Amino acid sequence: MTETASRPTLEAVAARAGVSRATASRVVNGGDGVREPLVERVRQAVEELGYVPNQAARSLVTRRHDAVAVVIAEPETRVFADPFFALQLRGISKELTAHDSQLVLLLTEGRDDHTRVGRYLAGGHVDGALVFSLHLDDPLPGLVQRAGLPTVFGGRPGWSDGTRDAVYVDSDNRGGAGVAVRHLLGLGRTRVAHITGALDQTSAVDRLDGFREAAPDPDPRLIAEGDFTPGGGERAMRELLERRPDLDAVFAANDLTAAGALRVLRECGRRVPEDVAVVGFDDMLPVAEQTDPALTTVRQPIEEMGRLMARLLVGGEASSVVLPTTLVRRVSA
Amino acid sequence: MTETASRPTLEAVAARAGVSRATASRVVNGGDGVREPLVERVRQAVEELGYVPNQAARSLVTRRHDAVAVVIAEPETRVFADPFFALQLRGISKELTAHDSQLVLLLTEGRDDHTRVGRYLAGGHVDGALVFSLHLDDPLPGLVQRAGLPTVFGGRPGWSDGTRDAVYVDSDNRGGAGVAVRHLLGLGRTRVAHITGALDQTSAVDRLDGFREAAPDPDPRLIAEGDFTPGGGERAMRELLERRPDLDAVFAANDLTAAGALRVLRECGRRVPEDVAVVGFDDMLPVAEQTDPALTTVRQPIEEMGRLMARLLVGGEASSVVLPTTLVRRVSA
DNA sequence: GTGAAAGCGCTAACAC
DNA sequence: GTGTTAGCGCTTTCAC
Repeated sequence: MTETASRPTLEAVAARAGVSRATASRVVNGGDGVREPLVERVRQAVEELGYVPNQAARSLVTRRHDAVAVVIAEPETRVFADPFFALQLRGISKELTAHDSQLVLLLTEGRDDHTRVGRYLAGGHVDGALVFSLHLDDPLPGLVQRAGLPTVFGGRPGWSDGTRDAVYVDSDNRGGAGVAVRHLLGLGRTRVAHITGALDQTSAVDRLDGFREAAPDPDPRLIAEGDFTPGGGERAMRELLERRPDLDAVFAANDLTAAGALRVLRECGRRVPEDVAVVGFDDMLPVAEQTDPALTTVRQPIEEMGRLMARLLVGGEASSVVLPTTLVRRVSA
Repeated sequence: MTETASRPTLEAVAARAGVSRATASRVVNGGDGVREPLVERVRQAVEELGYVPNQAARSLVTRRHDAVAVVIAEPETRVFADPFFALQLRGISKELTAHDSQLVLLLTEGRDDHTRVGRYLAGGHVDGALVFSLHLDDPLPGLVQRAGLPTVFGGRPGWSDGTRDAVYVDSDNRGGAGVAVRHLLGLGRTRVAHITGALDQTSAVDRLDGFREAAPDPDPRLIAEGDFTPGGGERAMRELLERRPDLDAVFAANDLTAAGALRVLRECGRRVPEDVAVVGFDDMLPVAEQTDPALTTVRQPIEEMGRLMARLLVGGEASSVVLPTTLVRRVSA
């Protein structure tokens, strides 16, 4: 990378305005307690020189960075394919912007990335971290803890290193799954199947637990493992149809999974919801409304969760939050 | 945000190892020219104290940051809905990782964000910037130029501020469009329509130019404006069918647009490719292979473009690159 | 090879 | 109110 042209310092601004560095600094930082004419002269000097404060120097003394890291423990492909992240990020982004804080997105793809990300977090670039989509045994919680960074997790972290008194924002996955199953029961279905999410994530495990608790038929053949993607939903649906061709309802761990399941059901000539009723989880509009038929799903307030995470972080809150879910009825069940 | 626990300094490491700060610094930075026993002692002290260098202090003197900003001038929603960004980011990410540089993603949603992002870029957090998805009149090029940051653009920037001798990586949009149209002509089609991308982006304009140059029928009613999204593709396709019901081929500005167009064609009972042949642009596998029928499209090497951008930036190259495109035949044309 | 010392650009006491 | 001064934690000459 070619050398960055050396930029004017506060010293230069002060000289040009005929004041001390301290006064120049005061003006740059709001100008309280500086007399108007001086403020004006400094402002002008800043303008003329195109001065921008050097953040490294500033952070060195203030220990603040006005930046928050969002760490997503997924390969880019999944992050960008799943509107879930988009929505959550949008919530975070809005809240941080309101606090004049910069969002810095860090993606970790492989093991090597962890040390790099760890270095970045510990290196004093950000004031805190929002960590998402943890998998079991993820080294990330340990990393941020060692970095000594205030952290809020998106979703209840598993009991890996350093998450004992972690602050997190989650939705009521277990309860939501129960609502979904009971809705299907209320429709008169008795052979309710479940396609799980990636079972190395607590959200998937919690939904599975909620399903088991409410399901009428404990036959393990009614449970197939998915991975929160449409492809995983397709595979799992095929498995289920093979193992229990008599199933009359499916609760999918998320909307993307449900979309995949719907495709397979149609392909196999099963009518939805007449033959098989389907319920998803998330209520991601771009997905749930576009499926054919439109998806009945358990809504979790995704954007709100993101916003809340950011608020807890910048507010220095110390307690986790679990948000309620609601059933959104459309056509599929 | 709660106060970050104060972390050990190089001073502490030096004291514990019984050496000077200078020697400790040398070891931390590779250890050249320090005798083995000392290296070992310092390494151990680092380990025991859990020392991590303070990047702000380091940058202050070295003026390096080992971080590169990726700026995307789109609202999060689009960024995350479009696999195009995902692929490009993956290429960038791989290349930067190889150079031990951290990727910092900055999203700009509204006008206000521009000043915040500008401050971040000018504030000395990163060694360079990769800027994407520029719109005409975008203030971003001006911002990065004023920030004095080495920059590589993704896609040819429009002639707004400060892009005169910009370095960019683009694919041969114009040529690719020509190939698409000539392929359709080769299939015997004579009434070829075009759904454009967002015309405030050069990629869309260039593809439109390529289309015009090669199209057999210059009727303006055969051109409808889209916006690179499936929804835009649907709207444009409806328009086209209404204006020129006799059309027998469509060249869509990207695969997402083509997907929307295909949906409308099916809905209107036109068979693809028998009645209407369709060609897309991008060759994004998750889209092109999933459409029904599978999409014939102009392939651009998206991930490779990302990788190349990163390489040009860290390598300090001064010249732009335009990559060739190729036609990928599937079923739709 | 190793240490002492200067200084990166800035803020925050503390004097005046 | 404004200026003077002392660092923030680090790298990097420059002596030794």
